[in-house]
Amino acid sequence: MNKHINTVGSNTYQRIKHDIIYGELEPGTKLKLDGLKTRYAASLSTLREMLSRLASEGFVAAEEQRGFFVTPVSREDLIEITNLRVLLECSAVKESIENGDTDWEGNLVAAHHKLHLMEQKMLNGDETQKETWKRYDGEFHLAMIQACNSKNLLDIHATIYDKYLRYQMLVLTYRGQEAVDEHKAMFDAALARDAKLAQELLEKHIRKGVEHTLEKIFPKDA
Amino acid sequence: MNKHINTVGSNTYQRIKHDIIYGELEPGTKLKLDGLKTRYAASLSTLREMLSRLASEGFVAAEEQRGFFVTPVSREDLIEITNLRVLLECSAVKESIENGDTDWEGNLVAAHHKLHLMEQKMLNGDETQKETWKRYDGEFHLAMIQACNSKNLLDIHATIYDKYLRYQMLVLTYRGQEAVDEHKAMFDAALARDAKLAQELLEKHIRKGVEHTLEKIFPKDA
DNA sequence: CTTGAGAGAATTCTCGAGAAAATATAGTTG
DNA sequence: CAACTATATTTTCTCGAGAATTCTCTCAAG
Repeated sequence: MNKHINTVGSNTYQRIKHDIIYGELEPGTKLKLDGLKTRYAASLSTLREMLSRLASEGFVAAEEQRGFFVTPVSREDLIEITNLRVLLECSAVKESIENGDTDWEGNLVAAHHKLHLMEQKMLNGDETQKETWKRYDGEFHLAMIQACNSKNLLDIHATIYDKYLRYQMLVLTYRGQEAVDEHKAMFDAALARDAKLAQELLEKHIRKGVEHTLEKIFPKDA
Repeated sequence: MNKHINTVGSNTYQRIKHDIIYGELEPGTKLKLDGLKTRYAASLSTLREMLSRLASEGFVAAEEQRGFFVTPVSREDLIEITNLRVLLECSAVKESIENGDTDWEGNLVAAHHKLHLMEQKMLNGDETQKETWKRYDGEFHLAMIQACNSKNLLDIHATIYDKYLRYQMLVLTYRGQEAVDEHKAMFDAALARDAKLAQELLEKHIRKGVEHTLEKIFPKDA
C-alpha cells in the first residue's frame, strides 16, 4: 500500500495536468494565477512551482513576465509527437522483448487481458468508460516496454505518451475491431519474442491511430 | 539583441543547472533550501520553483517532504543516457541531412570551423579552455541536427545532452586527433548529404567517447 | 550492547503581502 | 481619424513568516 503522500502541491500538480490532458483546460488558454488560485485552492507560490514543472514537461508554455498558457496544439506538433513515440516505443519494445523475464510476461498478459475485456465492452456499444479504456490502452503499451532496462527512456516515453493522449482526448474516436486485432497481434509477437515483428506492428498501430486523429482535428491540409 | 532574461528566478535556475552539470554541486548532495538561499540569494519560493523545474528535467531528485538532492550518477544511468542520445541524435541527423536548407549548411560550416579551431588549440597543448571547447562540441552536434524539423526532439535532445555533459565534466578527458577526425568525417558526410554514413559515424563517435568516460568514472566491470 | 520512545531541533511546505512589470485606458497632438 | 504619450489597472514576480513534517539526540528498558 504505497500510499501517495498528499501534499497540496503534488495534488494540484496532478489535477492541473489531468485537466490539461483531458481538455478541461483548453489548448492556448491563459492561466492567470489569481484564477487558478480559486479554482485549485492553492497559494501563488505553490501554483507557480507546479506550473513551472508542467512548463518544463511541455504541457504549459511559460513566457517570462507574461505568465503561463496551456500549450497550444497543432498539426505539426502532433506529427512530431507521433514520430517521437514511434522512435522511443519501438526501440523500447525491442529491448523489452529481448530482456523481459517471467514477471514481465505475467504483467503483460494481465495488461492485455484487462484491455481486451474493455475493448469487448466498447465493441458491444458501451461507450460510457472511454477514459478507463484509454487508461488500459496506455497500461498495455507501458507493459510492453516495461522491461527495456532504461528508466530514462520510460520517463521520456511517459511524457510523450501523455502529450499524445491529449490529442486523443480532443476527439476520442474508437477504431473498433481493427485496433483490437492490432493489440492482439502485438501481444502475440511479444510473447513469441519476435522483436522485429512487434516493432513493425507497433509502428503501424501508432501511425494508423494518429491518422484518424489528424484527420479529425486538423482536417484537409494542403 | 533579444537578450532580456533578468528575472531572479531564471537567473538562479541557470546558475544551479550550470553548477550541477559542471560538478560544482556534486552528485548526491543534499540541497537544503536554507543553504541555497544564501548561496544564490533567492527566496525559498523562488528556489523551490526552480528546483521543481530541475527535478522534472532530471537534474535534481525531489522526495516528497524530504527535500531535494543533486541527481546521483551511476554506470547504468550513463549507459541509458548514451543509448538515448544515440537513438535521438541519429534519428535527428538523418532528418536534418535530408531536409536541411542552405542556412542549415551555413551554420554547420561555421560550427565545425569554430570547433576545429578550438581542437587545434587543444592539440597544441593549450588546455586552458576545456569548457569552451566542450561548448563548441555541443554546438557542432546541435548544428548537425538543427534542421530535423522537430522542436520536441530538439528539446529532449538538449536535456539528454546536458546529462551526458555532466558525466563528461566529471573526467574531462580529451581523445585528441581521433575525435577531431571523427568530427571531420561526420561533417563531410553531412555536406555530402549521406545520411546513412553520417548516422554510422555519429553512433561510433558517441559510443567511443563514452567508453573512455565509463572506464574513468566507473572502472572495472565484472 | 541493541532497541525503542520521546523531546527538541532542523527542514520542508504553504500562505499572503508588497515590489516590479505588463496591459489596458484615457487624453493629446498632428 | 490615426498615432503617440501618460496614467491607471491588472498580473506577475519576489520575499519572509508561520504551520506541518522529518530528522536527531538523549535516555531508559530489555
